[in-house]
Amino acid sequence: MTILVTMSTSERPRRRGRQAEAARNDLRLLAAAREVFTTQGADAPVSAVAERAGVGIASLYRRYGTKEELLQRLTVLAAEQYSEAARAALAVEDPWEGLCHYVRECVAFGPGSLAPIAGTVRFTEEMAEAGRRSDELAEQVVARAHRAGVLRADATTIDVFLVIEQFSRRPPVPTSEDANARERLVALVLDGLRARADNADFPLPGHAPTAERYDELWNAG
Amino acid sequence: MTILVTMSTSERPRRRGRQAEAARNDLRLLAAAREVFTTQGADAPVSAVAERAGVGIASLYRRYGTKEELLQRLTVLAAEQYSEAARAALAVEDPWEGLCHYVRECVAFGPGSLAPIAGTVRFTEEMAEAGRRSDELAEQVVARAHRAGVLRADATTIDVFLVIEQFSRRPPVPTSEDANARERLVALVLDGLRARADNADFPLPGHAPTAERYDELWNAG
DNA sequence: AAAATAACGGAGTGGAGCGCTCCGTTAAAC
DNA sequence: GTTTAACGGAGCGCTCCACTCCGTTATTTT
Repeated sequence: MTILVTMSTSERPRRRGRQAEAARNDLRLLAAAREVFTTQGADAPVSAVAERAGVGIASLYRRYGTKEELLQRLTVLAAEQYSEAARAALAVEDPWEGLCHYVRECVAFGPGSLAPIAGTVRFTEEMAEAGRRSDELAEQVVARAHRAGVLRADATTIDVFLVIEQFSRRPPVPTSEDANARERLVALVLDGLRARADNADFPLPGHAPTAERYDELWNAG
Repeated sequence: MTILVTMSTSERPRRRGRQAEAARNDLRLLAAAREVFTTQGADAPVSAVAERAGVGIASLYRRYGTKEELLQRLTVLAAEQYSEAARAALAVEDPWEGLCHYVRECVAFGPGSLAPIAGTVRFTEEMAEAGRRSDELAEQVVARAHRAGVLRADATTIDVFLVIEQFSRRPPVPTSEDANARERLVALVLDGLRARADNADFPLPGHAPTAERYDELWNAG
């Protein structure tokens, strides 16, 4: 949201009339696309996006030549928003509070549910770059918490990613209670993530997850 | 799995030839359906189930007049398996270990991913009954842990359900690392669920979730 | 005010996918 | 050899979706 507005105002040197309508539609389209695809999944019909935006289908296709293009744009915006959340987290004085904010914000934003596009959309260089930037910032958030000794030592950055990914998966039919439920569950895992004296007695099972998973997810089918 | 085999052997008084093949197909069909629908979602094509079972589509439709019927049957079996997990949990001496086993087993079984059928399938009396039985047993598992003081006091049975439901949501494209990742994450929330001295300092946010959510999920759209 | 331009909406098109049926085939039972 | 029972899968009809085409509407230009 913040990002969308920021970007557009920066490159809108005062338009009027039809051009103003076009500029407005750009924003409404992007916002609608984010909402539709994150709640209904990436195979939601394009028509739903246009409808949600209060815009004709043609107006959508005038901007994005194809559904894939729109999805690619959305993932880049999502990565940038993750980056923004990480920056905000680093601005929080307390390392633990910062990490909590990061996780909560990413989960609330919830575009991890775009993951279903993994196989269906080509991975552009722009997406890769945005992803790298975002990963780097997240790494800083986690590393700082580790240094401060507030995050359990056997939890890695990728564990944090997995938490966010898992909680970004939304129910197919959203209910009014979902947000509350999600909050409680996230609080639960954050509590589990906190460094404690007895951590060594209950170590995380299995082996630390690797980043290769994501290659497998995006590149192969 | 266990249940499937149990049920069938009990009502198979020695058949031979074609009848034996038919009986075998019954099992393979059910197993295949479970696998396909829990991994690919409830809108996976029926043909995929038949193919997975190594059986013609007609053989499937000879047993279940409709896809909906098959899904209804599957949810009943799932509920029974949840019940079985609860019974096993109660058989474990230690209340905390019992609860952990229950959660882990339900998550590993993972038919919570059948939830997408919520809107699309009529809720039969058989399903309701199986659900009630399952809920009751789960309640016992949680209550015992509460009585023993090993489960944080502000976590309810429905919180536990929500955990299971959330972790039953699987990635669209399963990777080889998923099982390991899930294990770690579940360990994390179980750690958060454990009763601790400082629980009062970090209470679960929001209000305790209610069962009404499920009505909303299954009855309304 | 008329012509040109630019953005708009949405009906329509082509094609893919899916639930389910129909029928020719195969193998056991008699 | 005939009947019976279970089988497999091609194909039908339908829905749904990405995308296009074109008539309309609003703004800008002359």
